[in-house]
Amino acid sequence: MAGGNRVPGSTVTSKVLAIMEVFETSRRALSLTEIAEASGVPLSTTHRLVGELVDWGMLSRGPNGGIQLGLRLWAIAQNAGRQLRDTARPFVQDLFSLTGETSQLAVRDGNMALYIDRVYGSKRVPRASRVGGRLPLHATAVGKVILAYSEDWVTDAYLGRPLATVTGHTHINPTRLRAELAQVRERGYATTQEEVILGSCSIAVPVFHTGRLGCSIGLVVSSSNAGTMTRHLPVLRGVSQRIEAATAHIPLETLLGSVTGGAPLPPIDPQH
Amino acid sequence: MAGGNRVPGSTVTSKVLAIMEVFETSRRALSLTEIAEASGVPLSTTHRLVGELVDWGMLSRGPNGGIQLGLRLWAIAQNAGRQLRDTARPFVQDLFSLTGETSQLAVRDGNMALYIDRVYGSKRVPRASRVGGRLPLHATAVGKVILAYSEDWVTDAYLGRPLATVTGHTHINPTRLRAELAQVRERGYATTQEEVILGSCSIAVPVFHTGRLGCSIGLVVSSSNAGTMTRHLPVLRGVSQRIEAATAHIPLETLLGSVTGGAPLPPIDPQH
DNA sequence: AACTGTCTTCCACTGAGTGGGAAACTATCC
DNA sequence: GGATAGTTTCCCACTCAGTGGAAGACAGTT
Repeated sequence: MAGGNRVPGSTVTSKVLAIMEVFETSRRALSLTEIAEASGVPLSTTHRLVGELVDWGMLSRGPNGGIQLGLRLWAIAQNAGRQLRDTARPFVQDLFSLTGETSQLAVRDGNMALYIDRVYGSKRVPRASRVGGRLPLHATAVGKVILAYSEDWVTDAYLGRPLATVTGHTHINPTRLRAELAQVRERGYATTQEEVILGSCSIAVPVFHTGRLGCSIGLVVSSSNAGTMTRHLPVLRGVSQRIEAATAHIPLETLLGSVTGGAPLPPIDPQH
Repeated sequence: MAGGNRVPGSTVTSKVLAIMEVFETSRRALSLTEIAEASGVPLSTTHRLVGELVDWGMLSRGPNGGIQLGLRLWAIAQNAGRQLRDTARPFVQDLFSLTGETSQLAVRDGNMALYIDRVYGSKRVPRASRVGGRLPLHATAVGKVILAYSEDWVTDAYLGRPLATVTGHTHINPTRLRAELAQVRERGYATTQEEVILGSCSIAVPVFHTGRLGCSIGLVVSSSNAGTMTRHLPVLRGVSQRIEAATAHIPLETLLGSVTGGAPLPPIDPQH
């Protein structure tokens, strides 16, 4: 009975990682039961594994017994993709200093835009993205840039699937999007108007690397300033070129620790 | 013979984590053999576990087969200690904007200062610390602030052990350090002069939380400007108060995902 | 072709991992 | 207080996932 109906292929490692992955989406501290449920790992096993993770500082218990990600894990993970972040950081910082607007840098991770860095001040702008967070490619300016300059098969595959509606303003018609992407390539920049969150618009330009798209940098501005957004284009382009120059000598994969560079599909789903 | 002399207490989890932990210190991509050696996990086991970690995106293989931390791990780990980082970030940014100097925020992690955030421009200042990195408490300004305002038993325990020399300028005499800490408490700020790396000095002030020390913010300036460092004190204190106000309503443990708050000792050593 | 270092595959053995069940804690409500 | 519900923790016999030495494949280099 004990250990009876174990799903084959369910390794200890997969359970540990499934537990860690639960925290990818959840913001607050979780209870043991919640983790067990969300990860699909039986409660008693969760209990033991979580205990071990806590011992290592990968997870930590809050004052009320709630379980969170530990700082040890954070510290270790800071080394992932460090090259690109460290190299680009001063330039993203410059972008912010020069424009005063929330500045961000994103790469493609599967069929999402993954936000690698972000510089912002105390000014209150509705924020949808966050460092380490992902948003659909077609709903964001950085994402549209990434789509526009990706290899055809990536774009085709992406537009082939149903596109999520984030706000009422999100463009989800594949044909119109395709035209929009052509325009992006022509103009050299992409914009969105409240397609991710109401009250915010964004503009982005590509950053190339060895002839191909490397990443994308952009600004988020309050909708009230959307009209004059394009005045930041020279700065955006200037900063983009600086980043291109600074990263040129580093192989792309080394820069990032290779993102899910291949097919625009989500990585293997461990459960079921 | 197979699986014969297995060290009791060596769980799969511990092996997985040991492998991940190898990347805490190493900057470049590692080979399988290197990982096996550094983690103490047998090569063939390392091979399998690394394979699984790569499948999950926690590790990733570079162009030359080198193994690095994966962005998936990074993205997940961004949720650790997010509360404090997100809350304090705009203020650290302000600190940088107002002073133009590298601004940083650190907390105590065991007997090290753990750098939580850092804002800097393109100006070249010799950099020792990095986000996610640790430095000895007694060698840095933020660290001295942390030591000065910690509970007595923490400070006593810390000064009881031999203190590492980082540069020739590092103060390592316990008695003199104790006097220095008293002065820090009196003045309300700490400074270092090339104690971590030649060419850089730093100044830091405490950020309190519910009457106790929460974290510390500071500036790194080029040694040539060390003399006028104290002119930044009003800004430092102002920003500190802002952070105090912004974080006051959040319990400390929730803020960070509780650092190794207890004894100033390194967490349990898994090997041996 | 012989050498060196690294990666990958194989496979028989076995104890680490397993997870249902039950007990031990908390709350919270009547 | 004691009944109820949601947690977390502990227990333990069973067994298959994990193990790791050894050998094979795959580079580079001399």
